Amino acid sequence: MDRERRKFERKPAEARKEALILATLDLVAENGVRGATVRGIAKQADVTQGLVRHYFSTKEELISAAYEYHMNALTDQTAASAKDGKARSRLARFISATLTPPVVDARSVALWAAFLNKVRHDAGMRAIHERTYVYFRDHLEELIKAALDEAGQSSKSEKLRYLAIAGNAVIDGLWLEGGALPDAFSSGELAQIGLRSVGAIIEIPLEAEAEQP
Amino acid sequence: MDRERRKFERKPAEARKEALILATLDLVAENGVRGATVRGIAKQADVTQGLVRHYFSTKEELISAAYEYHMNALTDQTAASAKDGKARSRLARFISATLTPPVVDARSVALWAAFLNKVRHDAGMRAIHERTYVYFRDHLEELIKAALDEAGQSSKSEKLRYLAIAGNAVIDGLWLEGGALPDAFSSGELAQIGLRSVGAIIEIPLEAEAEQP
DNA sequence: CAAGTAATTATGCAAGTGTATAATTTCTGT
DNA sequence: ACAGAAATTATACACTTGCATAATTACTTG
Repeated sequence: MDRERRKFERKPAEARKEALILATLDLVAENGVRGATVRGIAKQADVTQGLVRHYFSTKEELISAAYEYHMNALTDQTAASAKDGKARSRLARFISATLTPPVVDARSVALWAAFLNKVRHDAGMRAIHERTYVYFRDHLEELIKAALDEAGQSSKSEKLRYLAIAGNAVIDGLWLEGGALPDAFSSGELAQIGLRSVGAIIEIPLEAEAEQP
Repeated sequence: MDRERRKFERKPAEARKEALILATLDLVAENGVRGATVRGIAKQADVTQGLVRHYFSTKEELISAAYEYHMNALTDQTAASAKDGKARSRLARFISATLTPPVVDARSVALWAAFLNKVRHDAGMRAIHERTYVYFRDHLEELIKAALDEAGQSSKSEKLRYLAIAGNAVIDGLWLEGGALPDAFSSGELAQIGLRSVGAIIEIPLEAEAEQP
């Protein structure tokens, strides 16, 4: 009666690759890069070990792909928030997006930490890092410059450099703490602190600006 | 003629333990916790594998000891800086010490990242973390409160909480960036940025206060 | 100076690792 | 419906891993 079921299903390459990448990110976040074994990844993606190798000819390659995927997801989540509107408002929304879930998230921080070593040693990984990091920081610097100009304040490059570094540091630090101690902050608190702090540093109040376009 | 040399030397237990811990930290910083193999640690400490096991009956135990050793070293390096003097000056020197080598250092950041996963999963490691993290943050909050009182500003607990979180975030963020991108900042620049930023946040200038007691 | 003891080395083992290759199974085009 | 090709599974191998235990060696103490 019971007809023999298919033993597996063939799926489009892109879907399989993405599934493998997501499985990899899960395991890397949980156990680190070395702890994310090929067998573990296969199991997480509900697939046999050989298939991993079929799509990524080496573990290194899979790890790089996963890192790039993750970093792209992160930047996508923030970049979209800072379109249109007054400069001050764009800046505020950018900060707010960066300090709110899903960007603030334990898994993200765990991934960041887990990949750090690889980034330091592997040229390909470092290239991905540079691209996204510089993108983030330049974006922030641009937004700060626009806000200063709009407010009629000076935005000399020397001063701007300091403001971008400092602003970036507050945001990074808050992002880190929010991810590492998820229960230590109430909803919205991180974003509020971020807005107040960056506002104090650049001498432009930002708190009221986060909502409206 | 050539008398047969001793094949090894017996050393006091404490010296051996410390040597093993230092070797462990080297390898963890370089390759992560899983990458720091017992054999590698033994080799780094110029010793055979069996000896590691003789002093630390499990790898877990050695890793914990190394983490505790490292965290203690970090707090020792900062705590000493904030003794005596006016509150504003103590705060400034504390920030300055935290944003200057040897606290700011690529190896430290690498270690922090490498241990993060372990800290999340192991109760013993988490206890060590809580102790040092809370110590640092409470210390900063205390210093900020003293500086506010000294300046005649209000230091209500709600406001103080915000200031401590924000100040801590700037410092963490700068520490992170200084360690991750050692060549991106000139000597003393990080400390200067940290002082200016925290000063802006708490509305008390700190830059001139870093030197004198 | 001899002997005992603790530090240190030497050797071994079972489980897990990445990678390579062969054997199946599913799906598509005709 | 039926090849043929590509996706997927299955199996194997050499190497590393943490841990265990036995064999040496250096130092202390009487």
